Order: sequence, then structure tokens, then C-alpha cells
Amino acid sequence: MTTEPATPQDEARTRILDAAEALLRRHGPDKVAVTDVARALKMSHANVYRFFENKAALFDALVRRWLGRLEGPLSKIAAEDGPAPERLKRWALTLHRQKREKVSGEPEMFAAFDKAAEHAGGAVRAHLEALERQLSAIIADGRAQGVWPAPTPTAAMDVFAAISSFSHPGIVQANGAADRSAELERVVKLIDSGLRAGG
Amino acid sequence: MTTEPATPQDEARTRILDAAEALLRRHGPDKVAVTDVARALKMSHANVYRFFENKAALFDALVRRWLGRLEGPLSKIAAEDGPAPERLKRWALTLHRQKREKVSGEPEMFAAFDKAAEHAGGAVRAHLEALERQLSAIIADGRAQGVWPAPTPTAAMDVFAAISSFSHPGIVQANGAADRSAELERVVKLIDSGLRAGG
DNA sequence: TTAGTTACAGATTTCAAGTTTTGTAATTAG
DNA sequence: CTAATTACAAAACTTGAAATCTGTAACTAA
Repeated sequence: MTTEPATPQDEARTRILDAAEALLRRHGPDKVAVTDVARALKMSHANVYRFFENKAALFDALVRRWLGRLEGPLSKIAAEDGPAPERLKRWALTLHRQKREKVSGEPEMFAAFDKAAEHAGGAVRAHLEALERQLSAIIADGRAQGVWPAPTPTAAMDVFAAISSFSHPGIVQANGAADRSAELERVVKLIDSGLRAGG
Repeated sequence: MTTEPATPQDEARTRILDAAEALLRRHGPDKVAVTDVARALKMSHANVYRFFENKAALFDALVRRWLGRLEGPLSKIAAEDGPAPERLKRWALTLHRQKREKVSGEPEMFAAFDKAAEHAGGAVRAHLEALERQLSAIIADGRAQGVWPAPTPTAAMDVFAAISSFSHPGIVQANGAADRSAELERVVKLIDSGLRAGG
């Protein structure tokens, strides 16, 4: 989890991403050009292309970094060793809260994230895979602890599908980032019952 | 379930909706003006406004009619009197299939539907309420049949939330209308287990 | 070899104009 | 009183020229 840039390449990439993120937050998305980023760093835009293949790759990297920060608290919960059912509930609620906060608190970054998602950007795929890995870990712990006797091989995927309407950007946004924690808690309870009963 | 227009008012409304739907299917959405609809019917556009408050109301009514047709097979399943768990599964799978078919088979209508949803159109709200009523009926049957002993008052809402990622337009579309029946079947099984265990 | 540059063609975006469309009002016909 | 019309202002959309942006190539500096 080192955020430190290692090679000079990485350092330059980080500086470019920092500048791009600052611009993105000031002016919204769609209004940040590669030339703007270059200008902010007092370099020619052609030089930016030495560090990122193209504009999409630059913003994909930006979204990847942003989503990585969002994943932090979640991976912590996944790595704990308390009772799995409580962790599953807390993990789901935290994910819901994170997404809501991003939608209402960082709308520019969120819009960029949405856009990257549309363009089949790797960042979003990587994010979803990371989340599913965390969920798999919690479920594996639940089996080890004996609370969930026989989760199927697809259990993590299935649970993720069942709670995804509480974290999917489009749906969260369509609901005006409303707090649906109470409903999510009930859905998790239902799933937990199902897992205890053995799928 | 009479589709027959009753009053002359309704007849005019139906003729207008028919014309609007035909135009919508030929040319996509965004390209159908109230003036076009009026021209197709050889009336002035001002006359159309005698039957629909405004353009949004016209398209909302169109979407409402379209969604009503989509709800048909589902309400039939909800009204059957076989075993509730099997009906829940079939209902969920049918909803998923319906949405996928609409996305890939009637993209213009679907786009109009999506647009209506964004504009907080009543049609979509009515659709969601109708679906939830059907789900409530199936769950009430399950309790009556003794398979699901103690569903909570919010059970239908919770189940709907858990399977909504398989029917939500945005998500279905983002997945390229892919068939996720197998996954949905697993999610329903999980929910069914949860309901049997008493939620 | 890596960081950086200038110069350029093609794609995309902007912006002001003209045009269409929306929604209303006043009016006519039965 | 309902079905329909014409006429109109304001909002939304189209269009095409000008400006900007993207991505590449050929080059310089350390």
C-alpha cells in the first residue's frame, strides 16, 4: 500500500495526476483538456503523452487512484478477524456510505468515474474485482468460523449482485444519494439468513 | 384490462399515442416533436395540447402504456396459485428476460423509457409500484402456504432491492443486455433460503 | 536514453446565427 | 361545450465557421 512514487517515471506520472485531479475538481469533467494539465505543470502537452498513452488512459489512472482510496476502509474490514456476519454487514454499509458521500461530496470526481465506466475503462473493472475479492475473503472467514456452513463457489458474486443496487453509481445517483442504510441492513440480514441455511 | 378506448377523449388520446409510438420507432427518441405527431395525424400541434398537458406528459403516457404491456406476463405469474417459491423464481427470471428483450429488441422505446425515468416521470414510479405489488402478492401467498413463515412487512421491498440489478435499465444496458439468468437464479435461491429461515 | 521541445494534421468543441419547437392565447366551427 | 384552428413569444435545437484539442513526428538538451 505504498503511495510513494518509486521511479522517476512514477514521480512524473504522479505529478501529472495531481495536476489533473486539481483541475478536475475546480472545473468539472469534460472541461479538463490534456493541454490544460500540461499548462498547469508548465510543460508542453506532448510531454504528457510520454507518460500516458492518451487522454483516456490518464483519466483511467486518475479514477483508479481515487477508487483505491475509496477501497481503503473496506479492505480493512475485510482483513479483520471478527465474526464474519457482522463484518459483512459493516462492509456493505460502509460501501453504501462511501458511494453516497462521493456522489454528493465529490460530484466532479464521480462524474469522471461514471464516464470512465462507460468507456469500458479498466479502472472500474479493477475496482469491482477488488470489491469481490474482499467479499470472498469475508465469506471464506464465515465458513472457517462455522457460521455459514456451505457457501457455494459463487457466493461472493451472488451476494455482491444482491447488494449492488446500493452501490451502483447510476442507481445511487438516481436516488439523489439518499441514505438507504436501513433497507440495506434488511437485505443483508436476509442474505445472512440464506447463507446460514446453506445457500 | 380493457385496452379499448371508452370516451371520445380517450379515443383521441389513443390515436395520438399510436402516432407518437410509430414515429418513435421509425426515427429514434429526441427526434420526435409534438409538431411531427400532429402532422402525422393532419391536425395542428395546438390540438395535441388539448389532450396532453405537455410533451413530457405525452411521452410519459406512451411509456406507461408500453410498460403496462411488459407487466402483463408478470402479473399473470403473480396471480397464479402454484407454490410461491417457484413463482418467485419464474417471476424474477421473466422480469430479467423482459428487460433484456426490450433493451436489445426495442432500443428506441427503451431510450424513451430511460429518458422518462430521468425526468422523474410518473410512469416509471407507477411501474415500480406495480412490480412491488406483484411481489407482495407472491410473498403473501408464500406465507399462506407456510413455506415462508414470517416475512417482515418490508420483505417484498427487500427482495425487490436484492434482484433489482437484474432489471434496472441502466445496469442491464451497461451489461450489453447480457443473459444473467444463471446468476439471478442463484440469488433468488439465496433469498428463498433466507425467507424460509424467517428473514 | 530520457525529458523535453516545436510543428502539424485531423478530430472535437465552441459560439453566434438562424430555424424549429414548445406551449399559450385568442378565435372559429359545430 | 368540445374539437379544432391560426398566430405568436420564448425556449430549445441546428448549423457551419472559427477555435481548440488530441495525438504524432521530427527534433533538441542533458
